[in-house]
Amino acid sequence: MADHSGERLLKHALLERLMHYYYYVGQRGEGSTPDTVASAEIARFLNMDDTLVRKDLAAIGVRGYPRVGFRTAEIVEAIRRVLGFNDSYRAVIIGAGRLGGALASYTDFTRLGLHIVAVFDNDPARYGSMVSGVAVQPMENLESVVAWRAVRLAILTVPAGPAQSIADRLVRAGVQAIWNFAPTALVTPPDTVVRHEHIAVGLAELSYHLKRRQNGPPEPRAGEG
Amino acid sequence: MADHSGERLLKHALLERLMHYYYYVGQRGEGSTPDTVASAEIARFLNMDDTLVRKDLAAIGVRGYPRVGFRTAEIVEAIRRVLGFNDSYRAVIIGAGRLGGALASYTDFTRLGLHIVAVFDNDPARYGSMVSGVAVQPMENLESVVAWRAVRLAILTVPAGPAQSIADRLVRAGVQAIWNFAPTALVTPPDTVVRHEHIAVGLAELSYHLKRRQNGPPEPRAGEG
DNA sequence: TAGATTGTTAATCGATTAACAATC
DNA sequence: TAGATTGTTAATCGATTAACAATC
Repeated sequence: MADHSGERLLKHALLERLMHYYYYVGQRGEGSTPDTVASAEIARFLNMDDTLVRKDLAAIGVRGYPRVGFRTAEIVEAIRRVLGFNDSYRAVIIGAGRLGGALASYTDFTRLGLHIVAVFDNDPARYGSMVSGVAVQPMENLESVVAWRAVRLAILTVPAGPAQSIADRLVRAGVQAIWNFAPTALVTPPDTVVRHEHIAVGLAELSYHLKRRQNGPPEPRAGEG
Repeated sequence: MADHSGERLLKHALLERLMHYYYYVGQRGEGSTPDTVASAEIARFLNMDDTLVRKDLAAIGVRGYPRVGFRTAEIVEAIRRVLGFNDSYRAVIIGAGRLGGALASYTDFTRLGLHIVAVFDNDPARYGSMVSGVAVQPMENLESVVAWRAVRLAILTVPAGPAQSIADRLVRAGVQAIWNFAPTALVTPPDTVVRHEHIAVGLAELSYHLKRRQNGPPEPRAGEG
């Protein structure tokens, strides 16, 4: 596969936009819609400028057709290639609580190349119980499973307290990336990719807007009372 | 409370940074650390420029003390005020599945001003079961609860299919903001605040970095094999 | 005081948008 | 062909950073 490895790192914001294109174009293609889409249509839906859509698609090697638009299949395939959805990764979940269970049963993961091969917990009452087709295992098995199954990603859904020490174990065991849902920052070596999913950040924005609405006449025109 | 309502809308990115300051400063204050903090310390932790920290704090009215730094209590209080954490909002959760349950029991919400007053589901088997101290109710009750308890925020943790029609009901019932965890876009009136929590976006970034690591010599220096 | 740290203006950088030529 | 849409360069805009004066 001629993947020119000299490509430079794509920016976070671009990756995020690509994901939005991916979902819009993918969902749109479900009916009997045309198999091409104009950059302006994507832009309208995502509330952005159409030039940026074209630039982004050009950046990942997708060429459009003047007068026609972009072939949806080419967009989808290019994004899958760039984001790595065509490759397959094994992952484990640490923490068989409600959030861990919810993530374990998120069916989209498989389509995105992610395969949950094990779920761990430190509560013996949970050992052996099935979470989305996988039996919950004790934490002692962590290192051996990571090594034997060449697990590259760990999804951390434990409380803040034990999160750091589990992260240390994961790194030592050879995990390359951690998706951290624990409400605490993790210290890891620079070559470990960590993404901290900070749920309260989303709430902050909603709270801010609710407050504005309550306090003043925030919008230019008053609207209904 | 002299809240000058002419303030202009703060940018999304700023709100996000404020939330990070809030967590860093709040957590830092737990021990017997000094009650002041330098912008450079915050910046170092968050891997950003200290000038930006000072700019951001100035933007929300926090003044530092030359040679001393910023008082942590002032930072925390200002962010709480700006983001609306000192006000109290009632919220409901639609969907008593694993994700709904996980969110219902997220204890930080209370400290951020959010109070879950009801959980709804369309599965009769779940009616009456307790989720974090609240009994699950049938969907029919949605409108009356929203109206009677003046609910302003709804947290949507249902499958993509019913999400839009539930959102329509919520808007008609008077909800002002929707926190959407359903994997689908929602169409709502412009004065309804919607935040779409797109879990797969996080995975996209991790997947991208895992792929890079696998394929090429991505980092400038090779490191250990 | 001297010096550490803030506050603010100016410079830089990067990202977005506008303009328009190229294309089928 | 005429015209719709892409592709790309140039202009604009905004956000970040650098520089340095102000302060206690």
